[in-house]
Amino acid sequence: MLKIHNTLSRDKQDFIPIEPNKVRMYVCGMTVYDYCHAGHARVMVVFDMVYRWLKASGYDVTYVRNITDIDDKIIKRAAENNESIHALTQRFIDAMHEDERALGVLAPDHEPRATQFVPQMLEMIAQLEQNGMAYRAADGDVNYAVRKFPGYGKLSGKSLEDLRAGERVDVADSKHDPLDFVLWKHAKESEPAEVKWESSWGPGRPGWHIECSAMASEILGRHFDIHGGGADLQFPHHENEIAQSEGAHQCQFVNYWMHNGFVRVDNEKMSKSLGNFFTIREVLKKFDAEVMRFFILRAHYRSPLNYSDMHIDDAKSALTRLYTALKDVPPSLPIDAIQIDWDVPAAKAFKVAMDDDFNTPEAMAVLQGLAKEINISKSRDVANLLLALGGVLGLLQQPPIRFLQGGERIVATLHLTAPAPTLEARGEALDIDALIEARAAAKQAKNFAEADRIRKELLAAGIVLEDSAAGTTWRRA
RNA sequence: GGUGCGAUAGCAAAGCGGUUAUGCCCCGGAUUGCAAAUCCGGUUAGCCCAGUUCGACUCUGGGUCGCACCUCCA
Repeated sequence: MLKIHNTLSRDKQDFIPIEPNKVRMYVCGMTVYDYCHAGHARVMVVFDMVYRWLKASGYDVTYVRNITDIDDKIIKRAAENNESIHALTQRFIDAMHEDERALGVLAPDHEPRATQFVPQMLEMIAQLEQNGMAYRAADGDVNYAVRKFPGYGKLSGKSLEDLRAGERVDVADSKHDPLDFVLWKHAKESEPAEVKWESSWGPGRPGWHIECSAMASEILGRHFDIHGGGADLQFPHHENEIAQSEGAHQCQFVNYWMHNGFVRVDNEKMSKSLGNFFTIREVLKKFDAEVMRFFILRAHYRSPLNYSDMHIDDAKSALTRLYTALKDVPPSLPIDAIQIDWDVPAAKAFKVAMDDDFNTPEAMAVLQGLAKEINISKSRDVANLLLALGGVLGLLQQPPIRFLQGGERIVATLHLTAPAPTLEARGEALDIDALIEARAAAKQAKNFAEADRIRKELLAAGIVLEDSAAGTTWRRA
């Protein structure tokens, strides 16, 4: 039985879907005005893992992850770049999709863009106004009246009093309550036509929070199973989503709220505002994308995750161990042909871990255990299981040799880039196969000094040789 | 100030009221021409103070420290 930590109740609960065998899930995606950073990578990978596990558990899953393509920051950035909103957002949507593909993140079933759902948002705002929960302020904005929603604060565990006590910003006078938030922003002269929509409250554009409420209910219905996002969205974004959706529809919005922990740098949250972020593409220049994915899944999704090159290197070593086992004992079947027998102890342990609020660190330990078993028994059945369970997490799906030898650079003749001080300096290409052959000849002639010299030369270029009965193979250090 | 979360070995990170987490690093051994990989074994734990218990890293209470949210943020 799958248990999920529900932010709403702050404990683990048995997961019971609204409709048997079906799961409807919504995750807050990116605001597309810049490249995604490691923090975004975590949301993508974590909920991709959730999506995969739900499917592996036999559920028919509908996964929606939205794109916010209209927002203050987007307007500002487009103006700075002297670029249209659409050109800017499309550029970063494309970049985001590239990052996701690299990280092994499956496409969600729906990827709605806010700008495509403005009519639904307007409809919802009208419903809220009709229910007496929205009002038109003096400045022309339409606001949500938090006082009118009795459950306000139930997700974040805050009372209106607590929230007001902590109010740290000057409040617009036009709001009835400092915590009221904008549903519809009236258009400003300075803004481009591209961000103005007609409405019964005059031209304007939607507030951020209403976007998700409208997209989620339009695609998944007014009441669905799982809603996810980063921990920072808990308040106010998700709190406001509840207020909007339940205020408009008068029924429960979401059964299970899931929030992933932050990526940190030097023990501080990685964020745009702090400026301490690394974009996904920066990281992928240094590491295989699968290492990044592995690094993220090595921690529990709700724990903080410290980012540093050292920690990613650590993850790389651990993942290398798994791939080494698969290289030495190749699975006998392709992934699609492997039927996982969940009664096998290791598979069972994996399932128990995953069913316990997606305990991927524990599941990873099972994979390491399988690697050891493979190394000892050389069992191809066990290799099949490792490949299959890895696949459930979106891992271990490259040919081992490709991972170990460095991605696309599988060709025997390498034009080395970064880690090749000696050869690089001479601008030479390194013919690994030829050097391995030369070394084999030297070994044959018992010229170990020469053999070792060649090995050292390759090592200096980041190439590790491994001799075995079957011959010599190489991998990247 | 309010609210919430956390503190595990050199590093990272889980479970668990009593039995090896796991990975990386380190040490010894096997193997190897020497290495690498692999295997066998080993060293390093549970912030502090009380309490509950036959027994606590695990439960309870009190500290201390850290982080997050309360403002756009994954």
